[in-house]
This record gives sequence, structure tokens and C-alpha cells, in this order.
Amino acid sequence: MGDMTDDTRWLDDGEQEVWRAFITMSGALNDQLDRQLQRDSEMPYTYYEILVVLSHAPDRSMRMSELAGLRGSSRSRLSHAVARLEQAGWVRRQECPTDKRGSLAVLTDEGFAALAAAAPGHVTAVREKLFDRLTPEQVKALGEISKAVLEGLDPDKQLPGCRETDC
Amino acid sequence: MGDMTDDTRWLDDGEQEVWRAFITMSGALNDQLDRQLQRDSEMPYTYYEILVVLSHAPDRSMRMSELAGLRGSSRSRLSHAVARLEQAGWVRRQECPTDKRGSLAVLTDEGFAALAAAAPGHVTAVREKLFDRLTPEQVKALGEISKAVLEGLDPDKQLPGCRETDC
DNA sequence: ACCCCATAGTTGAACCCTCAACGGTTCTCG
DNA sequence: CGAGAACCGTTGAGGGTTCAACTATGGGGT
Repeated sequence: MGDMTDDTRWLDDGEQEVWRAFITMSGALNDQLDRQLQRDSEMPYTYYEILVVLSHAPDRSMRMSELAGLRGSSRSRLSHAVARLEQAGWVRRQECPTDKRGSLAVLTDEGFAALAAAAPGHVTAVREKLFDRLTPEQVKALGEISKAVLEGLDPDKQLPGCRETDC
Repeated sequence: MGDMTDDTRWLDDGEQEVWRAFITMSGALNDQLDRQLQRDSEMPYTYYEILVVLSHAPDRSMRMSELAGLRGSSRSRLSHAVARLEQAGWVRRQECPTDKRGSLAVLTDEGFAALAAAAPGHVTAVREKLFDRLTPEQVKALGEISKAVLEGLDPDKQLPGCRETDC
């Protein structure tokens, strides 16, 4: 900052082109998936992801903290989100039996139904907008690229395990 | 919806893995770049992009609409953003001489200075978090993948031309 | 036991974005 | 020329996220 020499390694033309293409693509993709869910199922993408994770958890319930960590979300954000989902009737809170500080978020039957209704449209959108546009080699490359970048990101936003069917 | 048959083409295991890796990576990357800018330069990433575009425009000024279209942003969003940037002293509004409906957003000297101060840290972060983690082949592949996906997205979120130096 | 600190979760304010509605201007076309 | 349509930009409300407190409980270490 107080140094006049510019030792910044600027992006060359090719890198800039890739960077702009990538950032525009990921932003627009996110945007359109979010709008699709909001329009067809009245929920933002981040809430959909919460419901997905809960639907796969034992008893369809999970500690708030674990749920937050699993999606790289802050505790505060999750707390607000669950408050909203609770008000929609899709999730309810339950106190944790083993830790009086804790809360469990539990997916209700209505929540499960809402998720089941939302999933096909969402998956179809993901397929149409992403997978259908790429060759199998590109899909493979995208996976490897994503994992490589993910390993270099600061906190533990690592990939949480998710062996499930309708992410 | 009223159809009981499930003709949804669900994602197979490999696709799910790629999808989760990609969506996690792009979200976390965006998040960390945004935090870096907010922390070091007191501006969100989207505002940084506005300043970048303005800095390359003739007279460092541009019509609101053009500015919005260039970054796939809504008019409303841009209007709010420019209001904020104006209040920070980085942009000022000026009425358009040829169209009484129009406004020009003009980058001030303070705005240019703020951008110049923010750019090195931002570019360094992009390089460290993205390009340094990938091989040249992967960078090339990422560019092609991004463009292929972009071509399949609904509205005209196409890549606006940007032959510039510090995006 | 006790104190100290770490942890779980919540809250409220500030900020950014979206959506729908609006006033003002330009365009088009009969 | 004179509607009516299309366009430019703004506004305000509502919702989501962040950040910095704050409460309350749990877990050591002495």
C-alpha cells in the first residue's frame, strides 16, 4: 500500500477473457436457477438447499450448527433462514436433548412435500442450462477444476459429503 | 405437475458430484472475493465492477441503461447502486444532453483513485484463488466451458465486449 | 467448587437486491 | 399534429445476508 512499485501480477488478455467469461457465466447461472425456483416454488435457492440437506438427514433433523457448516453458511444466516422456513411451515425447531444450548431444525411433512414439488423443475433447469451444453469431457474437466479451486479457498468450505439423489 | 409419470432426467452420481463441486466452488469464490473487496476497499464486488466499466468509458461516463445492460443488472439495481456510489463521492450523475429522460453516471477523480487502490488487491486475489490453482489447459477449458454455458442462458446476458486492463 | 473461556444460537441494524408501480420523455403511426 | 405505446430512470416496500452484540450453556484447569 505505501509501496510505489507495482509488483501485482496483472491478468493478461487471455486470462481476462477467461475470467470475465467465468464470472459472468456463474453469476448468470446462479441468477437464473434462483429465479426459476423463486417463480415456480416460492423459495430462494439457498432455502432449497437447506431443505435438501434436511431431507437426507436421519429423522430429517439436524443441529443448526451442523446445517450451517455443511453449506458454508453463517450461524446468523441460518438462524434467519430457519425462522423464515418455520413461518412457511416447512421446518420446525426442536430443542436438542443432549445440549441445552442447541436447537434441531426438523423438516416437516409440508416441507418435504414442497421440496418434492420443487425438485423436478430445479433439476431440469440445471440439466438444460449446464449439462446439456457441455460434452462429457467438459463435464469431467469442470469437476476437476472445481475441486482444484476449492482446495485453495481459505476456510473450510470444503465439499461436505452428500451421497444423495436430488441435490 | 398434474402428471404422475416422472420424466425428469435426474442427475446421476457423477453429475451430482460435478454439480456440487461447481456450485460450491463458484459460491465460495464469489464470497471470498466479495469479502476481500469489502474489507480492503469498503466496496462490494458489484460496485467495483461498475467503477471498472466506467473507468474505461469515454469521458469516464456512461448512460445508466448501457451500464446496466453491460453487467446484466436491472435498471433498478443500478439506480440504487449509483445512488450509493454518488453518496460515497465516487460517481456523480449528470443529465444526458441528447435525451431528457436519460442520466449519465460519471466516475469522479475520487472514484478513479478508489478503484486504482482496490484493483491490485482484487487482481491478486483472483490470481491466487483461481489461476494459480489451475494448469494452462484447465484455464483454457474453463474459458470454453463458460462460453458454452453462457450461450445457453435465456436473456442476453451475453459477454459484453471489454478489451481492458484491470477487470 | 470456581472462574474463565469457548461454543450454540438469536437478535437488530445496515446494506444490497428484487419487484411492481410511477412520472416524465421520446417514438410511432394514423 | 396528436394519441397511445415504448422507453428511461427512480422510488419504496419486502426479503436475504452480514456484522456485531448478546444470552445462555458447556467444558476445562486449578
